Amino acid sequence: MKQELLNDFDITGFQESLVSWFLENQRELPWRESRDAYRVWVSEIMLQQTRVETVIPYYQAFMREFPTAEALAEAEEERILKAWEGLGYYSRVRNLQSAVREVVEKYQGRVPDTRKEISSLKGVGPYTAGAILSIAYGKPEPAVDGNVMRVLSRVFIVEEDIAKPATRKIFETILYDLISKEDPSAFNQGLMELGALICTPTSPGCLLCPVRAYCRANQEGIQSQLPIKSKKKKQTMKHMAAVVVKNQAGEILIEKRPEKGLLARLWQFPNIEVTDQVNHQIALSDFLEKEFDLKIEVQNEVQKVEHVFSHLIWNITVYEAVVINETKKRSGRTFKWVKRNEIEEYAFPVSHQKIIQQTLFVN
DNA sequence: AAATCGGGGTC
DNA sequence: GACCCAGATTT
Repeated sequence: MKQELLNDFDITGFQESLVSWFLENQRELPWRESRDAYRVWVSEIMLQQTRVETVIPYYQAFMREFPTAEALAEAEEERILKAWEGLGYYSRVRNLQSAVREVVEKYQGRVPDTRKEISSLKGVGPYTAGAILSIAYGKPEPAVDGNVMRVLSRVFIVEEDIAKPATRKIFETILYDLISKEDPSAFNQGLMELGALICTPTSPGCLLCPVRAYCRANQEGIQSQLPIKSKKKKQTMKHMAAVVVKNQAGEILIEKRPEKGLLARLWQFPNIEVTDQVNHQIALSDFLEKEFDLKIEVQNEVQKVEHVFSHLIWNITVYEAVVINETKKRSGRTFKWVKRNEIEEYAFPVSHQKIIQQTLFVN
């Protein structure tokens, strides 16, 4: 059944204009040097909600360290988290390794080439499945990301809210008819490249657009009013107190974050949530004694860190402390004493990298 | 369907 | 500030 929005639409003309524009104008990017499915896969995971310019150095370093699916499958978790440090959405790399291990074991290292199989892999959703299938295997499968929704909402004047999950399916339905069957890879990448370079969120460059003649929003002069996207609610503030504890040997106490949730399994300095009422030094001292069996003397505040996440804001007050007495009881927490020059071996969230910089490497 | 999950660039 | 980014998973 043909999508109604495609009535009276020159599908072939659109395909040819878009594909030829892409082949002529595409950027040179490291993941475009090969169609190896593993390399395409890694790039697509890194590019989720992350800008091309940000990804490039991470991608190059990642491929040097983990050049094959087998290499990534055998890597230690500490190493993959360190390779991802600063990129954000850290479950991406843990899911990627888990999925790569499944590919090595179940598919003999060969990334599957059907939507059903590839979609069953951890971290591979509708977009990434379509991207790998089209780019690595040349299959005519839609790959709908933010760029594609913006471009197609303008070309076809789709006024559904692109913030709603259901809206993505509208574009997938269009694309099964619209996608080039001759070069699905160039077509999908062309849509995204167009969104990145020409059909930008604000002030799209319609005068330079290869598919301007096919764009209904441009014909109506309403391209800047599309797409429709509802606003997300703003972040909630969370006040924290963190402490950099040193022992007599000058080593520093770091703690591994929980297995699940925010910044899972990354390292951090011990910290607690605080309210305006509590004395930070006393609260930290009590916390270290209760959770780490450590008597400490908390000294003066040394730093304030404000860190903005998608859905919350951390306002961290940082203190220094020295160990008074270390007992030998067991603790429920995973922690470690590290030397100053060993700290770079561990993956920290950016919020705590700020603490490392300010507190440990000033002077 | 809404919330969670990072971080940085842009206007 | 608010928005956006080659989104997926959990609730």
